[in-house]
Amino acid sequence: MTADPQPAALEVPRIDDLLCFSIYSAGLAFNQLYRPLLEEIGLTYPQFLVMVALWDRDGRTVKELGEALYLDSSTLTPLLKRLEAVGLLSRSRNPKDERQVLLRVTDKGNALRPKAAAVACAIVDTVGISAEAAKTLRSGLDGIRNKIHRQD
Amino acid sequence: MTADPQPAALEVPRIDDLLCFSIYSAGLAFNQLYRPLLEEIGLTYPQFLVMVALWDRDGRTVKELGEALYLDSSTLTPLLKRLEAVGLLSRSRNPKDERQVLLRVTDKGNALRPKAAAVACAIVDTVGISAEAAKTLRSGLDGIRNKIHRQD
DNA sequence: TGCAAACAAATTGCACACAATTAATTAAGT
DNA sequence: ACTTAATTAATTGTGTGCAATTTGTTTGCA
Repeated sequence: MTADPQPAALEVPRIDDLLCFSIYSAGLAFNQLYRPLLEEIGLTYPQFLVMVALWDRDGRTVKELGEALYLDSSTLTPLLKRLEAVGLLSRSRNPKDERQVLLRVTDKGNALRPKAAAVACAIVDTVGISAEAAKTLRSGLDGIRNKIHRQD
Repeated sequence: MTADPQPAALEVPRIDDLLCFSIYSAGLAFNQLYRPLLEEIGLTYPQFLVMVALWDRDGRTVKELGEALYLDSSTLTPLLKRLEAVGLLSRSRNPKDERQVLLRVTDKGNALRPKAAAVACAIVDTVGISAEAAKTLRSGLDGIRNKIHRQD
């Protein structure tokens, strides 16, 4: 119960003991799992996340979308231009405030929605985790993410 | 207790209900948290992970490193060349099997180790999660990652 | 009103990730 | 031995992420 007279030299943990690596490699794995399924409906994984966010709430600005996804315009602008180029959404300046760009899902974009739902469903099946376990994981991860972001 | 006569139309979940998004955004957050700290010792976040893996076991091949990090040579080769260019590691063909490239941490690379340990320590402090909670999260995430990879 | 500060997107430059392919080496089968 | 298959890195091309900067618009305040 006494303090170390000679504190152990500061050591780097092993890679498998780093929580950040578990998150990093699980993220890569999800990307790899989604990729072939999303390819069939013409989306990348980040594009899928953008569409999911817009299906939930249409007509957002780039800034609002970025706040939902934790991405900024330098990432979103080119991605959104690609989605516009394939006709899944429209980008137009807000007449009320020309600084903003409003994002609207097109009919073609909405037509993709059930197919995206099927992909999400297939992912859940493959990962094979219970709803409770997923919720527990999510709340732990969201807590970490929020703590990091609150500290700038 | 009867099956839905008209099953609900397949719907896309909200973005915040997707486990994959919690993992995705937590991964981005860690990257953003590490970036300024690692910048001071001249590393990116993936480069840090590579060095951590090599500090644990030196003299690995590119393939072995890739198996540890779940990355392939098309990602690792340019990254390793950058680390070699700044003198943190050496890349040399294995004389016993010229197909392989052996990775060895240089003295300069080993000199970085305590500084990297300090960064890892600072991250743990900022995230402020207990060792138990971190272990629980890790095992859940590693389980998902391993399940995905076992299914190709 | 006029003008600096604030704000929203877009642009630029760099570093991952990854599929697909290529190049070089080794292993294996006849 | 010789040819083919398998293995390991490297290369190519596309799409993110992000810091730093730029462009265009709006707000605030003297």
